[in-house]
Amino acid sequence: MNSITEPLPGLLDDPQFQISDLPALTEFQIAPLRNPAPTRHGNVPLPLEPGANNIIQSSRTTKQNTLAEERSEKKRAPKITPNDVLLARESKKPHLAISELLEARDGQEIVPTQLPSFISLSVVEKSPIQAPATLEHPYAQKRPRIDVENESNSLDLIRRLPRPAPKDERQNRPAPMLPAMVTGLHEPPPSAALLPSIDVDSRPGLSRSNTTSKIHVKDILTESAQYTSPAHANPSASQVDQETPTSRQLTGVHTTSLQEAAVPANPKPVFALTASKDSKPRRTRRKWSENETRDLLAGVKKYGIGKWKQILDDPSFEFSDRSSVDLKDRYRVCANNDSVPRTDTGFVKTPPDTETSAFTEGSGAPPDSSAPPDSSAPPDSISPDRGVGTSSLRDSGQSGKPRRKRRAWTTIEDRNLLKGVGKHGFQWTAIHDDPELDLHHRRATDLRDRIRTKYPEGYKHAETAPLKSELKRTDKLGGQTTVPKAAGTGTGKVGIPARSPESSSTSPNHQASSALRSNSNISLHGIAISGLTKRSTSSSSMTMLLHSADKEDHQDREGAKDKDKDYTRDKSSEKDQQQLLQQQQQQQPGVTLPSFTLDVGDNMDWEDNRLPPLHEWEEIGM
DNA sequence: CTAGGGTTAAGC
DNA sequence: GCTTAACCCTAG
Repeated sequence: MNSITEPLPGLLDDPQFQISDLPALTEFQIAPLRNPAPTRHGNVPLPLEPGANNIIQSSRTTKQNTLAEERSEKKRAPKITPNDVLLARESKKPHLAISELLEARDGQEIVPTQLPSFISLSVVEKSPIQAPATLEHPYAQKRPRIDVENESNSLDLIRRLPRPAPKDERQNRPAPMLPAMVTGLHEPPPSAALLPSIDVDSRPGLSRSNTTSKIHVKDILTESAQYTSPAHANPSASQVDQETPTSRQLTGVHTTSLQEAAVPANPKPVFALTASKDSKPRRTRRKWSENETRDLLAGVKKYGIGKWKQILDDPSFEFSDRSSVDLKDRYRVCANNDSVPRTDTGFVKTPPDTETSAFTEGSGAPPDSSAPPDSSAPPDSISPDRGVGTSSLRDSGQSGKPRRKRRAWTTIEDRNLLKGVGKHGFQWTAIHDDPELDLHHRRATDLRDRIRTKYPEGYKHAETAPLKSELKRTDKLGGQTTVPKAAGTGTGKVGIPARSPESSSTSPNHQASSALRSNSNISLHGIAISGLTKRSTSSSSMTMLLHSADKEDHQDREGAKDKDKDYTRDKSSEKDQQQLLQQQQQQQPGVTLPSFTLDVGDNMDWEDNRLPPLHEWEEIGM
């Protein structure tokens, strides 16, 4: 090593020591990254590297060197003799630095002297990797001191490429935030040790818990619960797997799991897990009990067809370790057995808020009621053997859905409905969903029908909203209004009042308030209707509706009791009204319409409170 | 999670 | 052997 340690200034500058036949740079082989890159032959620092000059100077010479010597040393390697160069030339291993060749020859560790030019010093200096202590060589101390105490480290940082962290360190560090192509493909992924073993029979504790449910179930069954992988990224899956098989095993419940559908890869009950590995054994057939079927039907009634999971999870129903698929299949059998409404493509969807199941004869409760199913009125005679009790299933009779029970509209409902119209316009769903209005028990179409029934004029005009230009025009024609005839209170007379000027406002609420202010003596069930044109605005219709609502409130204060007498069963009478109105509108298009009277019987039978079919409305031109 | 088609064991 | 309920599988 003496020959190496002895500097020979200017030696490499001599042309006789230049290696002329080294391969071109294109054939240059990059040394393995785990080892320091070879030093460049020229040892020329990067011109843009700040301080590179100083490094070169300080790293190769002693303090006794003169300035001239320093100038001549700038391009020299200080520790390589001509013999070394020749030896390197003969070795024809251009990817190795001369010092490395020497090391290979002598079997001694060499001291790297300089970084290759493609290494950025700034990068190296920032690297936290510590160089080994072997770099604390007296010849490597020339760099200006950065940190006195950590001088060796400072020097080391310059001379070493960042190395991959030690193996232990790699295992402990968190998973990289960047993909492998960014963090470095030369390294195995930090979680490589956690990857499941190829050998399925090997100890499963090292496999990822959430790799597949199948493996994981096996893992759970064979591994103690103390294994907690940091890669437990799927708590739900692990929870399912940990809870269902083991707990059932402990309790001895022979079951198909409730999460069977969620873990379809291993839906077997515990007893089946240890069965043959090739073909999964089928679960033992267990007939549906009568209670189970009853609960299923009740669940369908409560939640609707297709809500198998909800039915299954409902604590008020008891199923003997059935899965949601089982429920579905059972219901399919029931439906096939009988007259559960079907379409050509399958079952009719009966959402819980719309329709009840066909084969659960009504208990009187509204189908969309949140009350628990009426278990006191289960479908009778459900046979656990040959399917369900077909009689109950046939109770629905026709293929259609059973009609809902008629329920009369109350004053509060009407008021809330009108309030909803004023708030949301004719957005029946919005009104229906408005919690303040408390109309959930009605369907959106019910709301529409109610308005259409009680306020046919307002509804009609609402359905035919005019153009804005038309509204402007009618506003300009403004004065032609007539005061509605006073109609008898409580007799269902409908007045067609003058169109209120406020109806051109864009705010329904504002219109409502204005209308409420301006007209106070309209009959109870009268409808303030814009009569300038047949086509009116929705907002004006809302004004009418709200107007009448205000009147109803007034009536309520006066103690009027019958609020639902405005409905007429007499379709012919109603038709006459509509025809009369239509004639009036046709006779006086664009002008105020006279009021008309709608006879409403007080002895309304709500049990026959059927709306007129839509075609009847169409017949009268609405 | 569900729908829908397929499969199979049980009952006749 | 046929029918069918219960179960399985898979696409969406």
